[in-house]
Amino acid sequence: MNQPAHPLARSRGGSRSRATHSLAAVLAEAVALLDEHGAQGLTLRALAARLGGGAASLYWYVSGRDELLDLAADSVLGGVLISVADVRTDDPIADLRTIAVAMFDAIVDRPWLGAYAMRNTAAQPNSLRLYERIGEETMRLPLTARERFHATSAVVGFVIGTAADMGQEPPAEVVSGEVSRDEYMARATAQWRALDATDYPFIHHIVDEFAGHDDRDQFRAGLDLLLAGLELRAQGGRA
Amino acid sequence: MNQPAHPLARSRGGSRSRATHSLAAVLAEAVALLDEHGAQGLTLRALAARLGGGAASLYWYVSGRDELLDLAADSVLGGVLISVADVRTDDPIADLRTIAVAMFDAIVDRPWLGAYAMRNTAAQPNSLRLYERIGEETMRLPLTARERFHATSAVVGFVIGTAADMGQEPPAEVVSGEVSRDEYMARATAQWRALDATDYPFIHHIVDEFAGHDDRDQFRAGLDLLLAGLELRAQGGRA
DNA sequence: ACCTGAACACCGTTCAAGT
DNA sequence: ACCTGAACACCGTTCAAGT
Repeated sequence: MNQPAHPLARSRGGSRSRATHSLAAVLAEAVALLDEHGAQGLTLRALAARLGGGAASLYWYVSGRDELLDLAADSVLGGVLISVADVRTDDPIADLRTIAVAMFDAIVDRPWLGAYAMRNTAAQPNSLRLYERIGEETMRLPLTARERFHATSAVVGFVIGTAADMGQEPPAEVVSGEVSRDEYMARATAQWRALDATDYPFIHHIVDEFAGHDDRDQFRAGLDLLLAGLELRAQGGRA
Repeated sequence: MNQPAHPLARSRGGSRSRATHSLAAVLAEAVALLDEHGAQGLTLRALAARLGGGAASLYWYVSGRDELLDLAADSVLGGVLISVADVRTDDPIADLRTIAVAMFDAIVDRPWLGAYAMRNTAAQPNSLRLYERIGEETMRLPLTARERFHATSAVVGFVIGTAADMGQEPPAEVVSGEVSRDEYMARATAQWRALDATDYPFIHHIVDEFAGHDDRDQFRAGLDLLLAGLELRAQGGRA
């Protein structure tokens, strides 16, 4: 997020000098690697190779692979935080929706993120700030502290959970490129259609919706239910 | 779930004979190992040792570690399915709540489950049946097929996401037992209290709620918001 | 202060061979 | 049909040593 951060700074001598990194460079390269090859593609050796150094040097910046994933996830959420900095209408529910959608968009294309986003606020400063940011929106609603705590956690849980579920690290064949995403979906749909209609009435009832569905629409529909419930609660309604 | 399944069937000769398993025994032992030592504690060698055989023999039952996790997760969800078999009042919303709570309870004490539950219905028959089961409840509500599809996915996403988030594979110190769960929570709370109140008004607003909160209550509160939104929709309301 | 190379103690997976 | 032992190609992490 700052610092010049040019990895592989070779001195001009021609003789190969020591590589030099920075935390920001390490995280940027880690995110790139994660986006390209998924969580299991991020090995310390592969990352070090991209940075032009040895794997052991990474331990200067992070305590291990786990912290690396935590910080990589947090750096992405830092981007979300910036992107929603100016969101502030006079409708807190609408703002909650905007922020949640921004989070969803960041996570859904990064299957690896689901497992590491917002999981360790002590080590993830941007996650903490994002949680605070969402919570502040609830402070504009006439709720008790407890209700605000619950509402904020519910929104965060729904976003992370749904995005992680949808962006699921797909089966190995898809990752390796043997089978395209579309093909994979078509195959799943065919399998659903082949199920016995007496045993699986619901699956048959919605299989066409499933076949033509868009993850983003589906997420928004669920989010709208949650926010409708929250709004009702803020108006003093009970279910 | 069936089959005699006694691993380590030594012949009485005294000479060590070949081990013999069954898929059910493999999965039961895998779940036990996962519950005791988390996802990273499940190694094929450790599992084989518990079963009294070699790691290579596991490949007769599963295609690899990934499928093993998928099937272990699915076997737990099979238990949930059985436990909710008789749930059927005349209020579908109440039944949805009951089923969701049962799922939550099964997942929250098994941090490893979050990442594998319901992720691959093609390979997870019980997950598919549970999805069907939840969907059938929505068929008792006056909604369109699309709304039912969205509602079902929202409930599942919320349950899995929230449970995974809460039951998070905790930091290494906690797994290893160096730090107790209570101590860990107390530390996190203290960190929150130490934050600048001007920068983090929401955190300060809810820190007491956080300190005394119960995960199950928090889940139910969020679920109630979601279901309240769904009920409103079923009554023809819009947010 | 920051980086390296080599070593250590593991992994999942494969395979020819056994029973 | 089902299990084994040994090997292969990796891992994350540590550490003494370098600059």
